[in-house]
Amino acid sequence: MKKELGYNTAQKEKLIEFLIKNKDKHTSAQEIDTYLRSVGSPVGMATIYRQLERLVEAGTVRKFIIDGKSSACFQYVENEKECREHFHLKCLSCGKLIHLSCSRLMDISSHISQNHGFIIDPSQTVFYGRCADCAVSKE
Amino acid sequence: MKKELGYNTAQKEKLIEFLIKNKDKHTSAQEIDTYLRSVGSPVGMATIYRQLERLVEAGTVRKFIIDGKSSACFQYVENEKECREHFHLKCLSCGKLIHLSCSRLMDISSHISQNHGFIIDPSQTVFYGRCADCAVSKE
DNA sequence: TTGCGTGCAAAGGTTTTGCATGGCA
DNA sequence: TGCCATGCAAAACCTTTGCACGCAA
Repeated sequence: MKKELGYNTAQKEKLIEFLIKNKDKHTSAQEIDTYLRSVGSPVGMATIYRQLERLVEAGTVRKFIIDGKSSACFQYVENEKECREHFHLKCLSCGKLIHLSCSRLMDISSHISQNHGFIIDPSQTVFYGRCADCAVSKE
Repeated sequence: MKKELGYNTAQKEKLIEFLIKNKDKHTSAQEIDTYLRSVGSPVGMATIYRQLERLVEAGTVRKFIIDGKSSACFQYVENEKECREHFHLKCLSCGKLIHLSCSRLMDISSHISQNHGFIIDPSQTVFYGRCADCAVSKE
């Protein structure tokens, strides 16, 4: 766990515990609710959203909005600092999050910065598409 | 205009007219509604969504889901192929959305595809960062 | 005339907000 | 004790759907 903000409550603890356990995939507020309910520690949706909101703001959790999904997805971020130095690819099929450190991407970054005057923030940018596995099994 | 599907109705005509006029930017269903209403040719939201849906399906219009936006954005596609190579930059400070067609960006796509086995979907991908104006005034 | 397209209203689902209560520090 | 966090319910949003009517072809 990282930055400790606010109070430590049982609800918050359970929520973060779940997010960490599922850090390899994204989950919706609904799924979180279902899980917490299933383990006998139900947390109100309002609280779930409020906690997620602050976690996202703190950089502890990442929020994804994906076409085809009616709801947002959340995913725990292990090492925030490290994640500032590379880009992310997110598979729209399986939800896998790939961390990609590639010099070519950094080149593009500086190219856009120099030729288009736009400074890309890698920590906020996500490339959406299909990973190798899902590209094969097509859709 | 391209593929002609279904009936030609006044509503459909107005809607497409607006989309074409604003092909350089994204618009939400809400904005379309507001515009049509302002010019005295109101079209029900249901119809707007239904028309957009089929236009998207026909490839005439592109749908974008952007993080931070709760609603979808739509944009008329002049040349479908061209738009495959068209990425978006969104300024985190002022919210400006920049449409960038740059050969260097095409390169990234193919590079990532070839070397990392990941197929990027430009219609879902948005680069976040700071535009020239905001980078200067360093928010 | 035949159905497709439209509008209205209602339904659906997700996320946010107001307010009183309860718990952390 | 003083706030902050939670829960519940209601509200706010965005989008979809059902149904009857009107218009395009």
